[in-house]
Amino acid sequence: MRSFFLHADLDAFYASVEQLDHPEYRGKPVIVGGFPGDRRSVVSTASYEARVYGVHSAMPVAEAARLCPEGIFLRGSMDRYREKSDEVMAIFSGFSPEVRQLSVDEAFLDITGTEGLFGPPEDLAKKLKAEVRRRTGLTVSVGLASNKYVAKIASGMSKPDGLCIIPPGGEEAFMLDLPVSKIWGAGGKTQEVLRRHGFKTCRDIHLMPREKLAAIFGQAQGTFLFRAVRGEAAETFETERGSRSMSAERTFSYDLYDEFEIETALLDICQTIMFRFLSSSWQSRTVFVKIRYEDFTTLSARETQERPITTLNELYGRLLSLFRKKYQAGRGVRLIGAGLGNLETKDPEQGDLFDMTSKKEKLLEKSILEINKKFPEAALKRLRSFR
DNA sequence: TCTGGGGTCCTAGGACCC
DNA sequence: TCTGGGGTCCTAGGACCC
Repeated sequence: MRSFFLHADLDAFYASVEQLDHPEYRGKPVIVGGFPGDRRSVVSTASYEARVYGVHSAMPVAEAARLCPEGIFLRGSMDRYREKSDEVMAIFSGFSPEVRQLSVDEAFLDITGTEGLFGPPEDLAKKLKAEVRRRTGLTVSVGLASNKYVAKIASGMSKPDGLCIIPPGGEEAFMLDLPVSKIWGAGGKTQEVLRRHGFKTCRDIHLMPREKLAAIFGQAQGTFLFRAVRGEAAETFETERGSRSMSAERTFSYDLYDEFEIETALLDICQTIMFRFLSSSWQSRTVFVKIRYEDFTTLSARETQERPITTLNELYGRLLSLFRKKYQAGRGVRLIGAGLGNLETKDPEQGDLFDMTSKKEKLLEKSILEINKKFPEAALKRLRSFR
């Protein structure tokens, strides 16, 4: 049977949810990411009305405010977006048993062999779009192709509310005329190298032998580009993900120079991570810390130990010693981050091996963290004074 | 207008073992 | 006598994604 994939991508997702929840925002430029006065905020999503002004994702909010002074600026609410996302994903599940969610606003559906139920892929796509709109009020752009990679690029071709079908066998022809900026997996750095070498369209890359591409871009990236312009799926998009991590970070409005202040922020981050971690079913022996200095140089350190992390105290203790190894006093710190790596499924035997008290301790800690979430200032002070 | 936050994957090199 | 090769685990940094 011939494989067929659908990529579905919600249009201007966060902004659309806001316009749905606030009818007075409809038809107006909505910019989610922060308020104009927020230092160091960037745009997460701009509604199509805002994009007309040149506002786009990843742009500093301050710049967006300059380009679009009449814009409606919002900080956004992830909980609400996740709620809406879940509704949409549930609808997707009605069209295929194989749904692979890529992020909060997009997913791949393997629709191979669904003709009997929904008709040809184009009919299925139309039904899916209509169903999403009817039940959630959101529009979704859809790409259809014989592999995920091309389906993903196709869904971006006719946004918003798009539907783009690449007939089987037409993948390569579809890719050839695209500008290199459309290549999914070639970001800022690669785009710069492409530009320097005079590559403008995928056809320019297509003319190059694989070895030549490898010489310019390195073995892995060269091979990736060689295959991408031929409309071939890269394995990385097919395999299930292995390792996982859980992290949190904070960029400060103003650079911090005081070590105590930075370490307090680190403690705050630890609480955020630990709360999420204790609610999950993961265990981890690896912690990492990340420091970004005023000049944007970023360094990180990680450490794996024998025993899995079980308490906030342990996590903070390990992170603090890593932090102190890396931190250079006197340099302004603009960001501090931390996390747990190599997440593995919990090993029940191991858990019992370490004392029963750890279970009680965990429960106690979880409820404390829950309370702390409600009164962050008081909690931080209290914790700090213990150390 | 300086550049968020939460992730994944890749690479190169070191440590250690056989 | 200073010396091979393969496997595994780990770390730091960087590219990329939404």
